[in-house]
Amino acid sequence: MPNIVFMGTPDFSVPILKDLHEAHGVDLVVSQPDKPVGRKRVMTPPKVAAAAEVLGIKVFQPDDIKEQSAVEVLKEAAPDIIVTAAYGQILSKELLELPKYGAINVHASLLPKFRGGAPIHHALLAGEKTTGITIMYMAEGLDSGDIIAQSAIDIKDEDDTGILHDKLSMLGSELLLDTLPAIFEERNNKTEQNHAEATYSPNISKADELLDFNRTAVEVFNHIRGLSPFPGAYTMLGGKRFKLYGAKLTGKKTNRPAGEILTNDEDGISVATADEAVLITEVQLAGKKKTAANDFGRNRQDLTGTVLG
RNA sequence: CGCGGGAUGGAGCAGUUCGGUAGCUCGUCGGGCUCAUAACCCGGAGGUCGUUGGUUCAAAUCCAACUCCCGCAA
Repeated sequence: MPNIVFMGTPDFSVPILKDLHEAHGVDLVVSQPDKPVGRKRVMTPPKVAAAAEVLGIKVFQPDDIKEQSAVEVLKEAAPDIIVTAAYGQILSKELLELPKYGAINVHASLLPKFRGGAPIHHALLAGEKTTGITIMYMAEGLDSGDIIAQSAIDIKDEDDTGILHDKLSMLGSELLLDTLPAIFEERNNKTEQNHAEATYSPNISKADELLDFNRTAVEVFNHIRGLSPFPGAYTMLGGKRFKLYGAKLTGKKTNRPAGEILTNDEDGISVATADEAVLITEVQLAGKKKTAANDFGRNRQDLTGTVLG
């Protein structure tokens, strides 16, 4: 039984940890330190650390994995392989070379596209039709190591980041379990990435969340679903932040000013973009709960004609 | 003590300034109209107004404390 160290932090990594532990047994979980969460700033462990507790696996949460004291802990654990999935820290070369089977990573895109921290969001924002999972060796560059295996998945119109996240998490878990035996027998593939085709997907910033209705309907649609359910694309309504969490394409041409609310009925709220109307289906006004757009519009008949932004 | 919004039938809201029979839209149930309908008309059920205490003849409304939800910030 190889000695396995797993490194991960958010939701995405949890199913992978669980399946890996069930199949091969995980000896040590490394996760980010606890962080204060929400208005009350309650110190909360990352999802992976919490899951590891439940599974009865030892958890290590160093502030900086590159520090000598942290490296010593990893050496002590003497892993035969390090498996990471959305861990959130860069491993030093010393760590990468520590396990005899190497250090591998489960990444939520088809590398070399969408290297970096937010591959799922960016695949949707870019209007991609397919994405997938890559299992690769970790190298010193960001998500630049040799590819061991890939599995693709179609992006459907009804997918948003939340749905795609869950699908990719499961797909990543499957692909990892399918690939590990070959790695342990040292007969796995190892293909260098085409670095010239690399694109990057940095974490979403505040500026990325602001909607621009002057773009096309498809772009607005991708923007909304690419940031749903987190962190949410927003515009302004009556001086308040107005988040849009769900949208559909209508295919209806419009020449009204971008951002104008065209209809407000049982189907939702439709808004003009540069070319076509987009139907908004789920919204949240600052200070209110997330609600279906038709409920939100029910007592606001004056919404029609209002311009968002 | 980081800033701010909110809690009222099943859903979404008004009413709170200035205390005096709890209201609107939707849904739901029953009836009517109709070839028919998510349309239209008539009627009904459904609410400890977040909790506790205070002021008052009288509190959704004023005062105090608390609980929960949410946006921002971190």
